[in-house]
Amino acid sequence: MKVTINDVAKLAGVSMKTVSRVINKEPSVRKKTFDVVMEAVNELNYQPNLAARNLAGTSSFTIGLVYDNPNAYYVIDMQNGVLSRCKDEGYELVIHPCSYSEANMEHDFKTMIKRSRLAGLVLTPPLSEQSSITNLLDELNIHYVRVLSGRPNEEDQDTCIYVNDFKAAYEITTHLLKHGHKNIGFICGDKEHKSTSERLEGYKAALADHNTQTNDAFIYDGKYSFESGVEGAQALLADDNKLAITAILGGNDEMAAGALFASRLMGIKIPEQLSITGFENSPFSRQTWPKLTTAHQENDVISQHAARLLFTKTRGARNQDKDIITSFTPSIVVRDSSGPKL
Amino acid sequence: MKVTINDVAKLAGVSMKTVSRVINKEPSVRKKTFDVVMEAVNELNYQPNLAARNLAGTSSFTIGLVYDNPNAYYVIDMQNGVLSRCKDEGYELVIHPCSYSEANMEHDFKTMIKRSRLAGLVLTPPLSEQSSITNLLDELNIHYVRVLSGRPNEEDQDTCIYVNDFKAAYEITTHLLKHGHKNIGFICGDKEHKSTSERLEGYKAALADHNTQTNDAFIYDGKYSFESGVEGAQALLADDNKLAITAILGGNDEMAAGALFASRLMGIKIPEQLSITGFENSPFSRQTWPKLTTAHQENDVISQHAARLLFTKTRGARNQDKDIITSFTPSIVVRDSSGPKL
DNA sequence: AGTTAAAATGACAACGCTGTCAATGCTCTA
DNA sequence: TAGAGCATTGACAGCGTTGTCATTTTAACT
Repeated sequence: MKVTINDVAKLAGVSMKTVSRVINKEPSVRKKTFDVVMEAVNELNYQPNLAARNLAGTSSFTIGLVYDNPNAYYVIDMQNGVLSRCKDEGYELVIHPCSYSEANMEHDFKTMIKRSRLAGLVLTPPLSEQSSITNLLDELNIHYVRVLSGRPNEEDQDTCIYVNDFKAAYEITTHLLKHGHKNIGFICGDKEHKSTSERLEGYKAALADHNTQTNDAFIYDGKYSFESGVEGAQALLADDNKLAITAILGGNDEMAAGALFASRLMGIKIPEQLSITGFENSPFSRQTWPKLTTAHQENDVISQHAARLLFTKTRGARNQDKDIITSFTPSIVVRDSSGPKL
Repeated sequence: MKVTINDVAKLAGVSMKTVSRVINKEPSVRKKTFDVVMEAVNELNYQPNLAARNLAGTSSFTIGLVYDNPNAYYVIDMQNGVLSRCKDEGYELVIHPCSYSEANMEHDFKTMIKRSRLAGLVLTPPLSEQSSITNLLDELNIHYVRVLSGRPNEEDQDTCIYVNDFKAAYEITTHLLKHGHKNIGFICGDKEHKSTSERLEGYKAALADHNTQTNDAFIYDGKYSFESGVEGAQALLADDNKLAITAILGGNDEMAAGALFASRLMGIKIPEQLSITGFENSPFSRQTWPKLTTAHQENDVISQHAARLLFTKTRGARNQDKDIITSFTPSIVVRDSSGPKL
């Protein structure tokens, strides 16, 4: 029933160690030997035992995914991407949700790492932005790859995957400007998130490049939540507000949906009286009425590349993977919540 | 740096094996010895190595979570529940998303099981309803716990966690009936899902108990998707339809949101002209306008109990867990999308 | 106190693989 | 064709636990 490396070795007529070399794709194995072994592997349908590999080897076949993000769609996408690579490469994935506020996070972290010696970690925002965490990992000498909001070509080229929120926000703002909107509101996400400042700067840069004044009264500090989107729109559109805003950029889809909700309460017609845009293209940007114009982030692809980048590090120089993309720019998806200024 | 069972043994002045007994909570260890060992464990902050335990032991410390469900909120909740128990009990979780249509699912499954000898599996709907899967697992002699839509006290009392959708649908329908609605539409989910028939039967039972006629024309076959909710509402409310429907039960929140969307397109006011209810209480039932009346399923708690049930099986008789709840009934949450018939 | 059974503990192999290092096979040169 | 030198392969120990079984300690009796 249970097939071990020994069974394969016997069938192939080689030593255990040679089989090990084959399944680990080590160089110095003669082509012919390789084929013989692979044939035996297939015939017996052999699957190397992960626990044994983790125990015996110097580097393990387990990586971790760490997140602190209330957005289920985001987490699932990231997870699926990493998972699919793990499956392909024979790795195991340990999921570690945590909240940064947890006082015992560091301890938690160490425990996880001790329990299953990890080959590395994929860090997603906002945790990936926390230097206390990366310091801790550096100290523990653990490989990691960070998915970050930001523009490429900064420091750690080979430890980071960048999502160019700046550019995406620039483009979505430009989209609005081209439709004749001048007074464009912006509902920010959490101040602590890098994506918030990147998106805000992209918005400001677009305004500047189109000779449009930035007005601080157009900017509302939200929290990436539906409720803060509601409040943001109410604040920006308040009666006694002479701002004459004709478009609102939501920092993410959830806040844009909140803004939509608030507009409805105020009897404002979308997109005739007000254009609203989101960010992220999560499923519910298609489930609002009207459907949201937004910026599409391909999170599953992003996280796949993050996993690949991590694997190249843990495997050292043997089997390099050269086609890794380390910079992504969300692309604009125009739907029904935005339109020309009337 | 790395603390092993030997270090603990040395510090505590006992043998390796005794430490093993203590961390596995085996009986026959003297109280005094137990304390001494635990002290050493704490002092050294010892964490047993999972790979070694999995390799050496007859039963492993890894369980799997299998799902085939496009609903991110559901999956995350289930996952978090299982994860939190795993953390408490020192288990590791392997996530296995799959789609039932995948031809090679069986092979996939076997591969996963070979790679990391699993102590057991938590199956979530709709996979948990597939007898081909449970048969496969029985064959492979793998423990599993199923989360199922259904009424308690059926067969496998100790392998299943039931979610009483029947009762919840009965109650939500009753809620509508008490508000004077007679012509109540129902948008079903996927026919293949057990939850669909359970909810439908609950709806029918409530109607019957309130002397209200069931009309097949009130029932629309949807797909648990937003789009099918849109189509369902359009069909049920079509102009040439003399049904005079004043309320619609969505089979889940997503379809209810779709129905809401369709109503808006048709210029129907909610809840004045039409009451709409959902099912599941996912976050976006709070993010529609108006907010959805729905049935709240505590998925994280449900999955925690599923994990606990699984652990009692894998651990055999030693450390039984007696407070496991195996039957849950979603509770009605009344919000703004439902109201009295005018 | 002496015997016996039961409870508590320990010694050691084994789990399935990888790392190390030694042994063998092969190619190329002179 | 011998020898050097590199490419390929193999023998064996060891990773950190748990299972088995032997041994010691304790408790419970005469």
